[in-house]
Amino acid sequence: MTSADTDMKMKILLAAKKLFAAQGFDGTSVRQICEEAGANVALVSYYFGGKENVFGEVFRVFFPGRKLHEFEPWFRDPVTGVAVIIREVIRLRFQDPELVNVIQQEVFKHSPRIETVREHLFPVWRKLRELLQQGRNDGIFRFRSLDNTMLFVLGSAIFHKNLNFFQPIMNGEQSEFADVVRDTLFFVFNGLGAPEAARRMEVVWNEPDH
Amino acid sequence: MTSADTDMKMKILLAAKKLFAAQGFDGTSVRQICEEAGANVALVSYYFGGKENVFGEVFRVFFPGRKLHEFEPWFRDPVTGVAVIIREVIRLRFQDPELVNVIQQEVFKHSPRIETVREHLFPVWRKLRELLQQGRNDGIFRFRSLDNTMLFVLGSAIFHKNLNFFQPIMNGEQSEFADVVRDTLFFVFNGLGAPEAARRMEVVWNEPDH
DNA sequence: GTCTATATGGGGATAGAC
DNA sequence: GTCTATCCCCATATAGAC
Repeated sequence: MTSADTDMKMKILLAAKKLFAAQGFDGTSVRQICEEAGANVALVSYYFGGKENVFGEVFRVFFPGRKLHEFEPWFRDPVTGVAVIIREVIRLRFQDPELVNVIQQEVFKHSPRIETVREHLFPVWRKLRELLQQGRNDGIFRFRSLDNTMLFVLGSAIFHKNLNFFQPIMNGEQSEFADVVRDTLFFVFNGLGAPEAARRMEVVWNEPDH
Repeated sequence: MTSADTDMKMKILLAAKKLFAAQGFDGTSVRQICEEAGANVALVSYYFGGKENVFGEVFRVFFPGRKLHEFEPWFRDPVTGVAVIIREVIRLRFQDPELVNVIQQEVFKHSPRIETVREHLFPVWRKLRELLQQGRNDGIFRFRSLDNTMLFVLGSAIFHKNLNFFQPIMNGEQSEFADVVRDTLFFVFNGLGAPEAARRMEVVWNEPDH
């Protein structure tokens, strides 16, 4: 793998991610991607073997998935575990809002790409589900439906205000990463009927990183 | 407007809504829509003057927008107001999950359709924003960022488990409309730091309709 | 590894017959 | 109001020159 090879491949992937985020997979043409990347049209086939494979490769390269097991120690406690997952989701939102946009669009469609997205997201959602259930068993969280509650937590964590759509209705108040994490944890833990956990978070997350 | 006219127009709109929901606007061809509707390809141009206009018409016909002012009396109280908006969003999710899917997909894109979607949704979001702010001023809700909090509420209300995507990770436990409303109000009002309101909801929404 | 040229198909839209 | 036939464009993908 030469440097030029990697460079051009990467440029195409970055261009694809950007355009998929803005226009969707079907709304983006290979020609557009290559123009954005400064590459020749034929290179998509040469490097990836087609547009569909570019999509998969975008996830393989940019989705920070392997990290999940690294957080295993934090998952012993439901409150800490849920907090870590939420924080990491928000981190991704800040680090790569485009990728989050791509995910969001595919989640609502019945497309062949859905499996690629599932492979990357399900380990995280499954863990979140586990933690919620465990927290309920432990008497820390209070809710009726596990399914619904998972969606609430998910929905609270994943909507981001970088969204072009909401611009005209927003204040424009700029939120730092740490602020958003704190706001989200406050909302979610209170939502889960665990106000003590919500209060605890205000202190815990004043550390620099995890 | 003859009966045949209306019939075929409606069939096309229903087919378009269904397919836009499943495959997105760009992923759906006029030919597909017409096949699904049992109509001839030329009829899309004849009735609507093009695919883009079909999209706009889907919203004009199916989005239950005019009702907003009917709820004005309930908007005097922030808690009741927020509850009503959430309930109506969930009602739409149950009555027309396809339309909600179409909305979701467009929200994340930069498309010319975005304006159509905004026109229909913004009055509701603006009202929600107002109510949250008022509730905070009244000392009922507790949160730092209005922008973020609006997204939390929105995110909690709008994700639905009919989503094909989440099927494999869900229990399959069937939730009734009233159950989902109750669960959501519980989560959201607790999230807003108003546990008394959350408790109040458990009683209030045992009425049949509003 | 990169380019041009081209093959092949499907897209949206419409003219004009019925 | 509905259909067939067709136009023209743009999509993806690749063969083959460099």
